[in-house]
Amino acid sequence: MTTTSTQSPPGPDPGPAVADLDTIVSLSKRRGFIFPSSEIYGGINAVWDYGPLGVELKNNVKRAWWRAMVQERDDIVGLDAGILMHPQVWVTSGHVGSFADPMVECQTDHRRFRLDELPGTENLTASDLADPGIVEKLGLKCPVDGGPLSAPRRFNLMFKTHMGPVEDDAAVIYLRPETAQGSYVNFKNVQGASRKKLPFGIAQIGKSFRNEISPGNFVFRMREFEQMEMQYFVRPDDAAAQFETWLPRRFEWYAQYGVARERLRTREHRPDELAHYAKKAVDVEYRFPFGWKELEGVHNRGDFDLSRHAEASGENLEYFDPATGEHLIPWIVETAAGADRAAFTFLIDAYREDEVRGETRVSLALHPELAPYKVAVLPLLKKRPEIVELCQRILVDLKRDLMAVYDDTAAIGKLYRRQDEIGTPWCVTVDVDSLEDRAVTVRDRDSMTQERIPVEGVKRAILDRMEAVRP
RNA sequence: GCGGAAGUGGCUCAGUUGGUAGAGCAUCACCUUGCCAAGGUGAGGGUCGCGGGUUCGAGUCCCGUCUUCCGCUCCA
Repeated sequence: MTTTSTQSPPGPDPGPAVADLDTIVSLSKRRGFIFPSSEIYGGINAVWDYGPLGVELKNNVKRAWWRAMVQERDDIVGLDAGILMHPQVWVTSGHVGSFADPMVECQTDHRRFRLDELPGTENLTASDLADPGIVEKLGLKCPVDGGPLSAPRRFNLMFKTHMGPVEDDAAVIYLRPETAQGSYVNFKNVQGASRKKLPFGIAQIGKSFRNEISPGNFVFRMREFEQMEMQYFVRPDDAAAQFETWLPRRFEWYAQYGVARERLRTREHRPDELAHYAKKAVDVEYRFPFGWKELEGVHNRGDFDLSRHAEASGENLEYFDPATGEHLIPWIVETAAGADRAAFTFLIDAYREDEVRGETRVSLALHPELAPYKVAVLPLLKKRPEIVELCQRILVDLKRDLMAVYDDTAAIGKLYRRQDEIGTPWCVTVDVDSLEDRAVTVRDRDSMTQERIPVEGVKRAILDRMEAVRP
């Protein structure tokens, strides 16, 4: 998720968001999807914790992504690189440089500028730019209103820490701001070990960290977040064509898991907003309550990464193409998604409100594969011990293969509504008749239909229904 | 980082001119009911974001601070 500006272009709004942000934040906390971090100490900005249901949802999202990327393909393999890497990686990648630009702020209108972009700083050296007195020496003023400027300050978006117990400058290392670099520096290892030929990909899911200046919008922009990135290594002459296959594939992935197409779109970056590494970049965007924002980026990175790492490390990162006998630096087509943004998107897009006899019924039409619980086992009558006993037997059997839950603390109607609100696609209800005919009622959340199924066939029936809707 | 607004039980909120907190929903228990948020009784849960000040006394006035939201800025 290499985020560039995702300011939406003007134009007709194809449709409003499904729900207010507040509604989703509230539901998330009430039902245990997502909590504010460290809440009892007043909270900490831009960090959120996934509760019992949230961790299931997010794990399901990651599992679905991994299955589509790695398990179901022959040409992509997985990797789990460390969050901590050699500091030189981030110098080579450009993160240390571009993340540490000295900034000055106007004292009157509070606009901020990169020091090295102000008029009159063209010929300054790096040490000049690091001089705290540089603004006074040159008499720099705000280019907008001519107001006085603050001393330069560094805004480094990378989290720093120290390797080893002694806090020594030489031991400063960074928490990775993206997972992609782990795939680049392991290119030779992975290619050699997996014996993959071009084109092939390396997929990674993992935490990244950025000291965002303006985090917010719930889990949309966090300082600690999880990425799902895939780096596809291709022949240079194949990059453009590969790009065109990955973009629709990634768009469809969200649609297949239930996100409404009218709230999805792609948007190509203008030349002036392309990141320094990118030859082409197209975002898959979702219509969030706060506007169209990036969900995933597909980037043609050219040979930038491998060339830079080869040069800086002195390692030969060329690929030998046995078909043509060429030695070449592969180009990279990257798909960079946010696991948190994806989970958030599936959650909010599944939100439904219906009027039922004057009451508002909330339900989450989550895709069964993403739903925290696949099935709830409910007794129609908890007074009969035989019924509860049968429920427990069914539950134990279901739990061997599915996330299942039992609840008996309310009347049946309310039990159904509770499951609707957390997106459980199926409910199994055991009633008095079940004791006689050894069958139970399986209720479908979306169609609101019911079917009588023999006890011993319940798990199979649920699994079949899941298989039937599998993308 | 700047400007504005806000911060009361899990959620949504009410708290009059300052006198040591209420409601609805939710949760739990029992009774009743028994297929789509029924009813009854009862219970738990907040010291009012945090710290300090003024006052005999502050959720309610003042200062500081943290957090959130909106705008700006910033943003690989």
